[in-house]
Amino acid sequence: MTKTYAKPKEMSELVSSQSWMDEALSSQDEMKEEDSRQAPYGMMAGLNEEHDSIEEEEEEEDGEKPKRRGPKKKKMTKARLERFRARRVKANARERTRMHGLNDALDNLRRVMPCYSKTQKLSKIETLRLARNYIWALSEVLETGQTPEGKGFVEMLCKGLSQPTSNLVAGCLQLGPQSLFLEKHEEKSPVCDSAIPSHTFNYQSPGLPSPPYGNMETHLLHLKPPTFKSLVDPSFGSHHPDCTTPPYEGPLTPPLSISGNFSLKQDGSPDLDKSYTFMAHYPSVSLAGAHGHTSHFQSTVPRYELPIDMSYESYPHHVVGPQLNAIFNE
DNA sequence: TAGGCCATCTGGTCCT
DNA sequence: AGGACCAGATGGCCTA
Repeated sequence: MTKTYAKPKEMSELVSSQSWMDEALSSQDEMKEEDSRQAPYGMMAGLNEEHDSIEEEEEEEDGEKPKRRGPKKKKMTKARLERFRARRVKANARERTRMHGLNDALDNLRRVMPCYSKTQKLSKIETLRLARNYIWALSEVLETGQTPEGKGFVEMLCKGLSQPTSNLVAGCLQLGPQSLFLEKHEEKSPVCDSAIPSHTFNYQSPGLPSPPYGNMETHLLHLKPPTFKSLVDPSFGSHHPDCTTPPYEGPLTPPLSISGNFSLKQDGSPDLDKSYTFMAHYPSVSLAGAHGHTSHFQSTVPRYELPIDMSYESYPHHVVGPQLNAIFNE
């Protein structure tokens, strides 16, 4: 964010010199329609008490009062007021549309998260946090080729998430609550310690102040499973997000959704030993191009079988990210 | 009832 | 000039 804003003083001066604005605001009592119902934060109230632009106009004619310096206030005619209101109404509509677009994008993001639920929607902030963790976790899996162990992977996903969201993630990934709970980290942040209710299972996301996030490397140091040792090992070099990974400017990586498709034992119960079989939702076009019609992921990461869900439709970009492209094209 | 989350309005700033 | 983006304010809804 490189935007620079005017200093407060400059802003106030700017506001005070903007005669049309307080005129418009001072004429607020004329606004009887829907948009006038909201006159937020004191500014308006303060402005419309004293100044009446029409009075200012009149003061020029009776010579008794000292002449004011600065720009002359223009009379707030009905036409100007209408223009002002029309502009405001238009801007409001644009802003609504913009926010709806933002929310739609957020909804799309929710759908490709490991735990998507129409009934229990992740909040905006939790969606973004989970997305960040998800990208991070998947990147590490791809780059290291290591097997994500069940708990460890969930821990990565849950870093910095609220307790309810962590529970949701753990639940969606069908990780046994007890196993997760009992083998939790010895290293706990004070923040998280204080957040554990005792009456129910709660997956506690380990040691991440939230917000803001701390350094990813320090988070990785909290990871116990040997699977992720490599992630903090400098010899593994440049692949952790906060360090030296060059910014990715290529096409979007398609959503890779772990959707709770665990291997099942013969009795139908989930086999947690073979958990985290990845269910990839790849657009068929890119896959056909890259790998014929096979839907199995066989490459530098042979451990993971990625059955392709051809029914996935919502992702518009028939592209794969560079890492997956490299794998597919081998 | 307090707190979290959200939608909306609004004015300021930047950009085209 | 007008649109996009941003952040503050506000009020409504929901839940613990």
